[in-house]
Amino acid sequence: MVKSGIPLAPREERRETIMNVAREVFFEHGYSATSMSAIAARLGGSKGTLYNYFKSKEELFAAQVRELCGEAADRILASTSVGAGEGSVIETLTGLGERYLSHLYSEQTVKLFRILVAEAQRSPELARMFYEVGPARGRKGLEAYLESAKVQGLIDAPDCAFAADQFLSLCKGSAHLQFLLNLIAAPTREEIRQHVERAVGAFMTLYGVMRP
Amino acid sequence: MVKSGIPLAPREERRETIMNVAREVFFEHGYSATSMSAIAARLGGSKGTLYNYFKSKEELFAAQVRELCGEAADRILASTSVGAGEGSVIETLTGLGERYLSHLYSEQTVKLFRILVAEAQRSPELARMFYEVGPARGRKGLEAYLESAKVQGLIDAPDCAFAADQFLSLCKGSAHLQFLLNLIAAPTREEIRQHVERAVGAFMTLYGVMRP
Amino acid sequence: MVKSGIPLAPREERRETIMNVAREVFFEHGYSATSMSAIAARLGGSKGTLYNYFKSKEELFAAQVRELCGEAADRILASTSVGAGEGSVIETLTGLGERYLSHLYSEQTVKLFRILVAEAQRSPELARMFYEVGPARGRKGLEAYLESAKVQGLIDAPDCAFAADQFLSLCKGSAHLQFLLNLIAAPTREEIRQHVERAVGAFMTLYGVMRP
Amino acid sequence: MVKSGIPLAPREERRETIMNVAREVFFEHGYSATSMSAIAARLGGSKGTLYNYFKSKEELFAAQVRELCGEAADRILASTSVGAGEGSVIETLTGLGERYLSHLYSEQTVKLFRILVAEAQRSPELARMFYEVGPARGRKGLEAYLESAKVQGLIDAPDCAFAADQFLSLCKGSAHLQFLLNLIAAPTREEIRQHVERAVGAFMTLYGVMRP
DNA sequence: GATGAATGAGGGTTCATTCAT
DNA sequence: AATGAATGAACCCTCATTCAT
Repeated sequence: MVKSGIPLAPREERRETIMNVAREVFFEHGYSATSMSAIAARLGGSKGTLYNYFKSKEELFAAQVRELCGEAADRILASTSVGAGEGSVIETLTGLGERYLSHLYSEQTVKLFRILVAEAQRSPELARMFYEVGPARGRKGLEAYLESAKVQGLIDAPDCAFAADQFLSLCKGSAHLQFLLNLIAAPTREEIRQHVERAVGAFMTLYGVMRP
Repeated sequence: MVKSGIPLAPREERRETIMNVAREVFFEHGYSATSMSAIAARLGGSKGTLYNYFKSKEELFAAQVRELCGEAADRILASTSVGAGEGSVIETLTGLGERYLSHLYSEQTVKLFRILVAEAQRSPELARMFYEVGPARGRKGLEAYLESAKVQGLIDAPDCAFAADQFLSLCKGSAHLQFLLNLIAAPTREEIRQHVERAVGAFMTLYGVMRP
Repeated sequence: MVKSGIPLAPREERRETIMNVAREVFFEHGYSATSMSAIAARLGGSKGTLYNYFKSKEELFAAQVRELCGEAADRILASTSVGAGEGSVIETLTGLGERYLSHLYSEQTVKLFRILVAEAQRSPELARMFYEVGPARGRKGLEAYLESAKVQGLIDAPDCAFAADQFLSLCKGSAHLQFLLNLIAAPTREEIRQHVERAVGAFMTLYGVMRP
Repeated sequence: MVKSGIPLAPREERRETIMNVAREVFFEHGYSATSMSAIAARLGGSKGTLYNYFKSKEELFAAQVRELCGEAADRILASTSVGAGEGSVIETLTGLGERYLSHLYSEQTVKLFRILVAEAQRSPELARMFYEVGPARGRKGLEAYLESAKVQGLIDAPDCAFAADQFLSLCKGSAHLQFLLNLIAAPTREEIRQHVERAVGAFMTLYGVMRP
């Protein structure tokens, strides 16, 4: 993410501008209700120009997904590599859970997600791509972490993939549905903290190792 | 659902037919991918006729949601009223979980849900109506049941609302996301059974009462 | 071909009008250089209307091919069914050859053919359709006739398919290439007659039965 | 074909490169299906460069035809000068026929021909140039050969021009139409051989001299 | 009330061409 | 001389909607 002072190559800069403008419009109107004309108009350029940078509307949107979700998964998984001592498992999971929910409850994420759900019937390829670069990577990362924690004797889970799934489900909870449906505002930092705390608590009850 | 013997006025009858045909098409293709032409074609009538009954595509769809949201969640909650003995809690939760997932993984449900999510930004009223009549009622019903089980000493949960939430989250798991995104087929009856079994197991580990 | 006084259903009439207008434009500019807009403009209607009658540009053109070539093959083959006595073979082939060349040297035919050749690379389906409804049917019809003449002992050809091919090739000659390339005008009726006479002569030399 | 050691002026050299690349692309996709972008891409240069050398797509193509039509038909006529004994006529015609069909069924030839036919309406000059340098010369060469064979008493043809025409028509047959329409692949060497054999057979039946 | 032909704006996309660098 | 980003008109096609019958 070179965005600071460093001047981008003009081409990269233009591409970045298009991405941003397109994101705005996509998020305002959804995927199919957004026309390339609309994007070009807001950009102040011609439709042809868009096609010089992205070979189709779908690819332009796919780039958004990649940009928004690819990094998110990395960020969320940060610091799941090392980890020693049970306390460390709790801390790791807590940190991960908080980053996960912060991401889930961001406006950008939910808007993107709505669009993907809306288009899932028509173009599952987009949905698949999103799933692979986002949720799937996240879940696999967590699974790997749990596996290593298990080897170290920090937790006792027969099926780490399933345990990872359970942890994420517990974190997500049902409030997310209401947020997705635009019925409630995003929870505060503190609410997130509390919710994650309870999820981690439940998880440790299920899989924590008893100390003699 | 007035459909029995009572003869509808011809106009009402025709309207009903249109509603049914339109529902089919909406569920097959989603909202924006459904064209009035397609509905008219399946109806065997002309587009002009549609516009005699519904003044726009949007109104036709709104009528669908109004009709469909008037039904649902009672089925899932069936038999959460009584319940005696711990075994019975397990059975009750198992039955409820299986009905819940069967509902969640039906084509009708996911299609309606996709459309609602898609339109959530534009028309949150529809989403709210759906949420109140569906998910909210379900969660409250389960909470009430857990509360009564707690009173009977069958479970030990400090916060039944939260516990209800956790149970439903554990049931749902992450597979539902993939289904929602049209990436996987609905799980079989047996897969649902197994998943619910594990969710109930986890729940009982968290909140079950130890027998001496 | 109801075209005489009998009034067509309005829909059929409109369709006929579109066909005629489209034919004009196709013949003027070729297939790909003809736009649906241009046809609609000359028609005095809207593009949408065209698509109410023909589901694509390709189909509109295909209809032209079917109309222009389907009948031609029938006309050319007329009177190849019966045939008794050697003299009759000569007469039959002569008639057929003259009708064949008249068709080949008509402006409509050559224009259509030029378009088909031009588009052969891009859309061989059109070319195939043309070939099936036109040349292929003609050749098969002639083959069938020769077969029957052979059975009656009127000619002596080991391979009637090949003989049919040869007869048509001899009729066509190389002048057709020049006509196709727009280098010469169409031959007159008399020139055609002479050319066919020579072709029939050659054919009878090759396959005629010697009378004792 | 100045290509040998002689160093071209850099500008000429570049022009030559563009010509070659463009020819490739034109022959692959036809005239209108070829875009300047495609040529520039294959060239590894920019579209702007193309326009520095040729002021339009049309001019670039015209240059191709001019260059290509300056070559061809001599090959086919090779060895029609001498010839003694009837066997020799058969051999000569067989060789000529095979070379003729090999040429006719080459990808290069058919692609150029398709383009010329397509453009015949618009620019008959190109077509004329092609015809004079190609088919016309071929036919005249064969006529001259037949004339000399007639003088030597090797064949007995009242009209050698017409006989030449017939021979070429018999060679071409109707398969060529299908090839032109892109409906069949080019015949193999062996198929060509057989077809020519039959054409020569027919020709000798028509014009061969009976030996006592 | 039902029809279905007609509309025309708009969809995504392509491409020959231009022009500042 | 070479570039390649930008253009904008034109492409085929779709569709919600209207209206005369």
